[in-house]
This record gives sequence, C-alpha cells and structure tokens, in this order.
Amino acid sequence: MALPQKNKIEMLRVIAHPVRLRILDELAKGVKCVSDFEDFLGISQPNVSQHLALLRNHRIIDYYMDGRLRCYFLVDPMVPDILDVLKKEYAGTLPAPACCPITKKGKYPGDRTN
Amino acid sequence: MALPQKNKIEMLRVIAHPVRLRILDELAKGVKCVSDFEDFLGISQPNVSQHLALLRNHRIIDYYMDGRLRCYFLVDPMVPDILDVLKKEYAGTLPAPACCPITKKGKYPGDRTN
DNA sequence: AAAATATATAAGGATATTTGAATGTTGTGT
DNA sequence: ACACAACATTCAAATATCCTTATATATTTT
Repeated sequence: MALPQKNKIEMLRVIAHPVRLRILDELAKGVKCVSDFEDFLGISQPNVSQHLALLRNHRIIDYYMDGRLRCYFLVDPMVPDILDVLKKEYAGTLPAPACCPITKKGKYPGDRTN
Repeated sequence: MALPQKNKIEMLRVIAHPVRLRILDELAKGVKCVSDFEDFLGISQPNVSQHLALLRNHRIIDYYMDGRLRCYFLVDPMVPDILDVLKKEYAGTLPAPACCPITKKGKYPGDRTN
C-alpha cells in the first residue's frame, strides 16, 4: 500500500499522545476499566473518559459492559505494531546517503542542477 | 524497553502529520531538496521549509549542501519502521478479549468488583 | 425509590499547531 | 559588486488540542 491513507495517518495522530499511548500500552496487555486508568495514569476521570472517547471514535478501542464498569479493549491491529516500534531499541542512525560522504559534501542526484 | 520514552513519543507526534509523512516517505526513497518537495507536495516553499525545520530540530532528518541546494535525507531509523506499519495491510480487527464473547457481555477480570 | 458508583458529555479557557505573508540569508554566476 | 536562485526565518492569524470544572446518564445497592 502507498501513502497517504488518510485514515491511518489520522489514527497515528490520535495514537501519538503520551497519555493515550500509556492507555493503549495497558490495553495491549488486557482489558481495563476507566477507574483503573484513573488510578494508573493519575489524571482526572473526565480526562480519562475524553481520551477513551477519542480512541473509541476512531475505532481504535471498544468496550463491553460489566455491571457499571466499562471494560475497554483494543480493536485496531495497527496499535501493537506501533507499540513494538516505539519499544524497539535503535543503535545509531540510518546510513548516510551514498552521495553524501562523512564530510556532508556531495552532489545532488536529482534533475535539478545548480 | 518500556513506555513512556518521552523522546520517541515526541518524535511520533512530529511524524504523525500528512505533509511530513509524505516528506518522510519520499526521503525513505532517497535524497531530495526543498524545491523538489515544493513541486511534489504542491505547497508553498516557506511551508515546506517549516516542516523540514521541525523534522530537523527533532533530529529526524538532516541535510548536506550541494551548491545552493539543501539535500535532505533521513537519519532517524524509527521512521522506516513507522512507514512500514502505515503501509501494512491489516485484515479485520484484533481478537476480542477472552472475557468478552461476541455478545459483548462478560465479567471484568480486574480487582475492581461491582 | 433514593443514594451511591462508574462513567460520559458539555462548556470554557489556556496553550499549541498550522499556515500564509513578508522578509532575511547564503551561495552562484556574471 | 550585483543580481538571482534556493532556502530559512519571523510574525501574525486561524484553528485545533488539551485539560479543568460542572453537569448529566446509567447501573447497582440499599
């Protein structure tokens, strides 16, 4: 598949938030309810609900009810992959392009001449 | 490694933008200069430069000079992995949690009782 | 039925992001 | 030295995001 893919980019934007990532990382381990997150994250209940609502509106998570608890769980299969990438340890940077030696001087490979 | 990892989350936030993702997807293929992006993206030169500056400030990309051209290239090794995830085709959703049958009814597995 | 619990929603202001317009900088050719 | 080309930076305005406070809803307990 090629970029853009508006939906996935939009999802990535929603995912890319410190609180929501912690929520998703927890949900990757199992079902959790709102009050659990309130304790775990140390933020207000309305704020937890707002983050959950945002994730839910983007079909990233869903929930089922158990009594008055809302048990949230992951549905978007992209999330675990994103979490894996975030947790991966990278050594150093990408190799510099062929046209750019260590000196950072070189010729531009494109059409555009100087 | 475990979450949070402030730096990587911050990077993900910077990456998660439609224009910047197109820039990064192009850079994953090879070196490109500002005017190339101006043509390719169809946005103003200052705006291209602003996005490039943001990516540069976060050490996601770098450049070398060839005459008056700035030849940009990728340095952050996380970027190709994120692009791979975005391009991956996913079939359906994650399996529902064990405690949540198709009926979306079930018992909450946590401590918190009802 | 009333109270309590678990959660959602709404409204508001503060802060951050995004972009356009104008201007500055630097390297190149003449 | 001058003009131009390629690009960066600054500023301001529009917009979006984020969190707090207040209030509403639904379910269970008493």
